[in-house]
Amino acid sequence: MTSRDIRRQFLDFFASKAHKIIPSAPIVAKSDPTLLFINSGMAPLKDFFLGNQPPPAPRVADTQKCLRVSGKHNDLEDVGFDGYHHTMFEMLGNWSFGDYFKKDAIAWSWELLTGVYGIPKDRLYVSVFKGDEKEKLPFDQEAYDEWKKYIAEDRILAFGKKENFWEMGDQGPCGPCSEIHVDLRSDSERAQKDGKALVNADDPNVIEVWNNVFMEFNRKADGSLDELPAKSVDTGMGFERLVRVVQEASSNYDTDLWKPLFNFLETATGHRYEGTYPGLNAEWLKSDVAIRVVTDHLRAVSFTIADGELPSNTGAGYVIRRILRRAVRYYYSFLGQKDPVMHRMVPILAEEFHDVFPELKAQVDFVSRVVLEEEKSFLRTLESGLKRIESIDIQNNTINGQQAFELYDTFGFPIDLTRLIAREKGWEVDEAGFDKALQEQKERSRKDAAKEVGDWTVLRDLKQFEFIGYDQLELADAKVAKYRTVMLKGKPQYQIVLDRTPFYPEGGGQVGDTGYMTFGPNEKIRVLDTKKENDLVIHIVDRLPQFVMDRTVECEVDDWKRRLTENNHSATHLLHAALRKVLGTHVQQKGSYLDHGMLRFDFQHFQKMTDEEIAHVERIVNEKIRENIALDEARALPIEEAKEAGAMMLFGEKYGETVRMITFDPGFSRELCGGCHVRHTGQIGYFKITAETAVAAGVRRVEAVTATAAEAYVSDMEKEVTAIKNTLKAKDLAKAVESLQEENKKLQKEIERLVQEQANSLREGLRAKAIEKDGIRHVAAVLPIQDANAVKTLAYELERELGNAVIAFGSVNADKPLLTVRISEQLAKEKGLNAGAIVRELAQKYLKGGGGGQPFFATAGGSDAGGLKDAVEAVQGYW
RNA sequence: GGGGGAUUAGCUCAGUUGGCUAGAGCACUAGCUUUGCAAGCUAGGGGUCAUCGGUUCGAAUCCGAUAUCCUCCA
Repeated sequence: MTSRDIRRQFLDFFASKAHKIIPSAPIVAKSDPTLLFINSGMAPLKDFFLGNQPPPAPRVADTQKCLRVSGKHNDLEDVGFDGYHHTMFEMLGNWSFGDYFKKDAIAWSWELLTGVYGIPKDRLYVSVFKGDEKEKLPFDQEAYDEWKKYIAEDRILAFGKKENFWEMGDQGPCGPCSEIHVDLRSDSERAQKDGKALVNADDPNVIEVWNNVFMEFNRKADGSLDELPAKSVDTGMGFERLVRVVQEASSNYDTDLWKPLFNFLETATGHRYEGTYPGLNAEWLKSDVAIRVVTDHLRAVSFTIADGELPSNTGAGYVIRRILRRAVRYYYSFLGQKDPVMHRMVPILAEEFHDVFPELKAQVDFVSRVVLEEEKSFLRTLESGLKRIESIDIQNNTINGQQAFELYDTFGFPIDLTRLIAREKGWEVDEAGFDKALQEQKERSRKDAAKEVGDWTVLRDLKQFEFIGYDQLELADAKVAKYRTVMLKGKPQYQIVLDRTPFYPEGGGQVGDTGYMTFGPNEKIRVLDTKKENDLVIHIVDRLPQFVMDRTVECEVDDWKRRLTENNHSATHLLHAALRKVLGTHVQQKGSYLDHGMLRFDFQHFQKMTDEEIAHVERIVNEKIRENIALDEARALPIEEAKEAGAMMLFGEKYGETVRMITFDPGFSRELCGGCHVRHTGQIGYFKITAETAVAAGVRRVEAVTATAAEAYVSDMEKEVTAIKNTLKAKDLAKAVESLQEENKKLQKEIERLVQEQANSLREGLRAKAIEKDGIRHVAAVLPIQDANAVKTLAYELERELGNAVIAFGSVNADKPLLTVRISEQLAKEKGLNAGAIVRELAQKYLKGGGGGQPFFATAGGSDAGGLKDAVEAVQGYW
């Protein structure tokens, strides 16, 4: 059975049990501040379990892309060393939201595993919750009784809270769970030792395949448990692991999921994959580890980029970069691969998943390109690190911790490579020192990001929250649902949630609204920002009201700000459409930001836009503004209808069952969008692009302004040009400036030449003035030259002509004296003369200053030009 | 968000405690040599040492701010 069949059958099976099959959510967790990436099947469905939003159907099933590389589940450093850790994996899940419970969940999981997938029953064990006295939770008799119907009682094992009680977080829905384990050992091994003893005992061949969570309690802030009115089921089955079991492979990597990628790497690098593991095989191959690392990481990176997250140096983007670099490190060190190779595997992966996750195939060129650029840039980093290691100052044959950390922290050179190179050179690395420095840095960063989230104080336990800001900017009778205090860097931040609100929460690139909330007769509180957390609208205020929290609240959005923001948002849609017209339909939004002052739009495009293209885009947008197109807003359109209407859908965006569709001219711009827009495009007034730059491989950024900001931009520019025009009195500015520059350069050269000439004319006379004392030719003079460089040149030239000479010049520049002494190098050495010392002494004595230089040339300055003559003449007293 | 680092010729980079007339390689221009190619030789052009301010007799070099990029951590 192929992996494709296995996935298909899971979904078909639950479809036949009246489940709605939903697509995988994007792997990047955009609306959940507690997560960077989706790390489990239930993560994107959190809102349905919490009751913040109604589920699309009471029964749902899906396969969800997951990434475990940060936070609680961090598998990154384990990948490669065993056969079952992955960064990116698929989680198969079936869900009941207050619908079926233990009986059906258990029956179906048994039917699917044994009936559909044909896993031998004598290899299966199940576990149930044995209860917990401290929590006053009983043994899960119900699950036990259900299992009894299918499996021998001695194969039903009971485990405690750690294994068999699942909680989402400190608070919220939770409940006992029941796991299904499979024993994959050989018959002889199984005969030798009972599999029962190996369940939950970290045996690589006796593993959990499926976890069924029965959510029946709600954990409250004080730690107590309430029974939920509607009981739910949350299940998760790791797909790669399931494929291994069904295909009877020795590890997750020995399945058809990895075969094509392995084949490619074997041909490309010449290393054959042997399937060995450190710890398991006495003779294991580093190349095997590397091949697993590279292929695993390729999957993680490719799917995440396809979902819209680009490698960068902060947040989720940085995690992607780190994964990719770990892969490069492994192929560079253990596969002998010095050139980019991963980008060539993206098309293979895209083909394998074209029907499951079509977003990769649809953007295969783009993803490959981004991966290639990242590989190239890291290989460059490696090279410069190698160079740097060569110039390192080695003491006691040891690279000290500080040096190793500097390489890593400042230049991005990985510690394991430092270790490798050190070993080749017979050096040690002070690992303890390195770890200490790393810990210190972590501590610094953590301290900075310290955040204490207080408990919500709930005034009204509401399940429905309403945003009314599309239609009105004021609201007379909102009510506080809950509030809390969050400590950020030692400073309190106050957050309020209302039952209804006109404040738009930051999202879709649009910033959150600001404004006022008025409590009671005269308690007016500033709303600093509005954000969204899972579907809650959170108002960030500068203080909490004192006494009147439970009265009605009057809300007032800063309307001037909002109006300008709406201009920019609608203009962004027009810009997007215009870009697609001018550059082509490959233009895909990759991010946007807009506030009341400006808008920024990132999109997929491979070349710099030409001036003509920019002008063309501006022209189209301004035309559409003048057409004064009325906003066409469909607020709750079924997603299928929006698709049919040709609305632009973005990869990496999570859409609900119904969507809001914004249209400005059906033939021009039609996007799914939750943001705020103008009623008529004419309100935008005027649109002007202010910048076009690159942000990443294949991604360009356009910045623009509208309305009054655009007017101000243009008029500022005009003022500047007028001012320059008036000064230059020229029509063709560019030409005028160019000729000015040229003339300036010419004049400078001319001055240089004249000064040189002046010096030359002095030279003859000076040479004649040279006196000889003790075989040393000596010239001392105060020159009428201002330019220090010319004096220097003259001193050098005179020395060259005379030979065996000491030249001492005084000169004045801007009222400051300059003493220059040049001594023939041979002479300085033989006679022990030191121009630097001479000059310092004389400057102190005669010039009220100081100076220095080399033995053969030195300069000094001071504040008393009157002493120059004496100083110059005193030079001959030194020999 | 918090650290570290970088910014010098068209490109890649040197520039050691502040003072060597700011350099090298590649590229460019001219001439010579070699009549295959590659190249070689000689001469030359090209620098607001990122920007602004400060310390100093003197700053590419030290200090501060800004900008851009790299990098680590959260």
